[in-house]
Amino acid sequence: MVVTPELLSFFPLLKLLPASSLLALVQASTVEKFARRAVVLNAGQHEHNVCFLFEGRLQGVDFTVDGREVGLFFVEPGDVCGEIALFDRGVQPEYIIVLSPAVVVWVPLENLRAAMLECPPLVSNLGMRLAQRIRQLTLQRSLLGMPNIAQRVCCQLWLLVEEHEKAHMKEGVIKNPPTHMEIAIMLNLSRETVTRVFQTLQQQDVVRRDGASRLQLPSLSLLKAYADGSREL
Amino acid sequence: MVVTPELLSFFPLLKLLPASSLLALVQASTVEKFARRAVVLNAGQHEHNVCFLFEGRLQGVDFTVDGREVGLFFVEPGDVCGEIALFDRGVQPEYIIVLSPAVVVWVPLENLRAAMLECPPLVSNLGMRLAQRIRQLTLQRSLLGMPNIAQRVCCQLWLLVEEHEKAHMKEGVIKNPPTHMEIAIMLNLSRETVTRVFQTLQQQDVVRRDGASRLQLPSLSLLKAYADGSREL
DNA sequence: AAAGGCGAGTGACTCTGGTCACATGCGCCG
DNA sequence: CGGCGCATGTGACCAGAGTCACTCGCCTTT
Repeated sequence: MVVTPELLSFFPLLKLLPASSLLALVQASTVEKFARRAVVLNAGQHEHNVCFLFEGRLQGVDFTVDGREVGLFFVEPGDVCGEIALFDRGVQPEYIIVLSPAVVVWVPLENLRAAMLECPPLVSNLGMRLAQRIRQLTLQRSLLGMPNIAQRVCCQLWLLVEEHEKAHMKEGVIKNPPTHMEIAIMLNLSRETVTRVFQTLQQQDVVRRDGASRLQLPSLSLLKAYADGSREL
Repeated sequence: MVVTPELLSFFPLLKLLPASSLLALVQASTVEKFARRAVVLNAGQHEHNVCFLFEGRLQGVDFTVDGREVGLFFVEPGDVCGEIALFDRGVQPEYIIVLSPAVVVWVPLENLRAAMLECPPLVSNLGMRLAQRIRQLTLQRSLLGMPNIAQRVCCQLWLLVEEHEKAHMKEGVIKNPPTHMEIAIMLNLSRETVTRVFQTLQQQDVVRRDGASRLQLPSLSLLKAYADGSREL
């Protein structure tokens, strides 16, 4: 696949750029495909490209000194990662790995940085992204403080529900739900513990499996009650 | 106390501003004193001021849904907090509370935002701050993944050592060390557990108390070994 | 069809870290 | 100087989560 202006315009962030800057980036950008489990960005490295996800699904993870995996966030098509270095040219804070086979567009860091400095809306948008990321990290951190395990899992599930579904509080659905293992590493739990919580939730009909790629949530209000602790498993 | 240009120039961030902008901010800014345990910024609120710490010590904390406290980071004199809203006018992500009696300079959010938009170096510096914050949050998160408790405490201590002291790896010192309770909430532990780890560390002469405001670390290399898991307690 | 990998489900055992309930020590302030 | 508040120190107890060692079912690959 070859990089075209249309391809770059797929990304909301790059749409903010004037046509001339966009064209300049097209020249320098490349496309790459990744298989499941591949490493897209390396923690601790000075990456020379910003990663735009076109297709597939990525995850930000970290590893503790003793080799244990720590889940941080998911990346969906249209999202960016590795953009932090645009601000401080620092090292990549976490690993980005592939959950489902991915197509990535690489835009060289320095080119994008140059374009950004001449495009205030882009700076502003990226600033908002970082701000959002900090909020998300803070929230995730507060999840880990919860002593009740089941509550932790329910909160995480609640976070995965689309905003507009939360509004009317009836049933919801999580597309491409994370595996038990993936939830476990995000919540500092063992995979078995997550499985056991899911078993209980299924008995209460709070969650229902619907093939591998969908998780039904028949009663959002019940899920919410477990999540905020007003009800216990 | 009254706000003067000299006072604002105490803060590295504001020193980047041209004199004219600084003068405009002086008019709008105020000073406030806070007692220990006071709440300076409220999570979830749209704060109308950015907080510059002149004196004392603050901490960013969050609370889980069940009321448990979660420690996030410390704020030292010269630092800023509540600056995230400059980028997206969003709500404050965490509470900022007072650890030791503090003097705070309030700069109205919108005034600073206006000044920032006309001063690229300030945008750049703030962007670097956010980036740094994300790195710090990610690192802190990875600490929580460690199954070995003592290691977690040692890593946290290691993070509190000054960079230049880490370099020669001899003895180090932590000024104004956090209390056991404060360490506990940062690491998702109980206060008693932290005390017990400290007891063991003191027996090994890895840490030594030196009054309330100093913590001696006679052997940084040993601390490092415990922190990276190459040695176990 | 066989084989292999992977996600999920389950039981038994272990043991760590939270909780509770104290004691101690220190500094501050009226 | 006495008393209070706060940080620290310590032991006993035990619930709850991790670990291990499986099985089962569903895919993709050979």
